[in-house]
Amino acid sequence: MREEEALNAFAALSQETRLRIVRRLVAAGPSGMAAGAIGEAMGGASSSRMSFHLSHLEQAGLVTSRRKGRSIVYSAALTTLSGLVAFLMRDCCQGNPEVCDPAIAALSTCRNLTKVTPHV
Amino acid sequence: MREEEALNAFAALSQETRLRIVRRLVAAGPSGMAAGAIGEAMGGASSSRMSFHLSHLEQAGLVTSRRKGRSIVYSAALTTLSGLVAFLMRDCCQGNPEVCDPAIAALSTCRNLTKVTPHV
DNA sequence: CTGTTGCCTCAATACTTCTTGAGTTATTGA
DNA sequence: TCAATAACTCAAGAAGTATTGAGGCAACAG
Repeated sequence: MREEEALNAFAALSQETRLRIVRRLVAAGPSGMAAGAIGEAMGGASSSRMSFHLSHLEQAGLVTSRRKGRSIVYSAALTTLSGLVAFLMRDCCQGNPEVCDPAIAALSTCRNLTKVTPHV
Repeated sequence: MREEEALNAFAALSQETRLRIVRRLVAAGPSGMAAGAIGEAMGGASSSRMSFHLSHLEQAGLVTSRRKGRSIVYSAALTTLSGLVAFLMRDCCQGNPEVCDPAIAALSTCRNLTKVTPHV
């Protein structure tokens, strides 16, 4: 990932509505959500406002879109999110491997959750 | 981590100079760098500009500062960075554990690097 | 105590970004 | 084909953010 891409991604995530959209889509998983459904989940935001933020997120590579009938369905781009993490953390272990551990632990909880309760 | 903290952190990282400062400090490790040295590393930014960005980063919890003689030394706050990652990725494994793997892999390379070449 | 170095603070200006509302395009069902 | 639904586009005003330059406070050496 280049610096410019990272800047766009962080700028996209620095806005309340957009951060909520991304987290909602991360939770929604690969099947994604239609623009209108996202707008409702954001407390009934206007369609132009949604379009503004969703296209901002798409340009930043944080979400992808596909048309499905009259709706346009958005999904989170996990690859970009992990690329962002890698971009930030690169070179963090120079001589001090243990400083990365909190970050690794943070992400691991995500996997452990499903490992601990796999059959719910 | 609360939403508001995450927003501040992302806003802080969405500015070119600040993103570079954080990455530079991540690479510098726990010993950190003096404000003046960071300014030079940024291509000779003015002191007021540095202060503006550094205090912005400190308020966002992304860096910490301590005085050392005449200088003020800044270090990256790895805990906040990893908290940010966790905040974004929380709930990403709902029924699809494999979607988190790219993110985990990204961070792991950081550790593997030192594992592969531990005695350099 | 005086001068110098290192950094922070403040005010003004220029710049960017968000929201709103009206209008447009695409898809579907009758 | 006509009407309805879903979402995008555009322009204007409001709000927030960055840079510059002048000035101030703290630490140290002489």
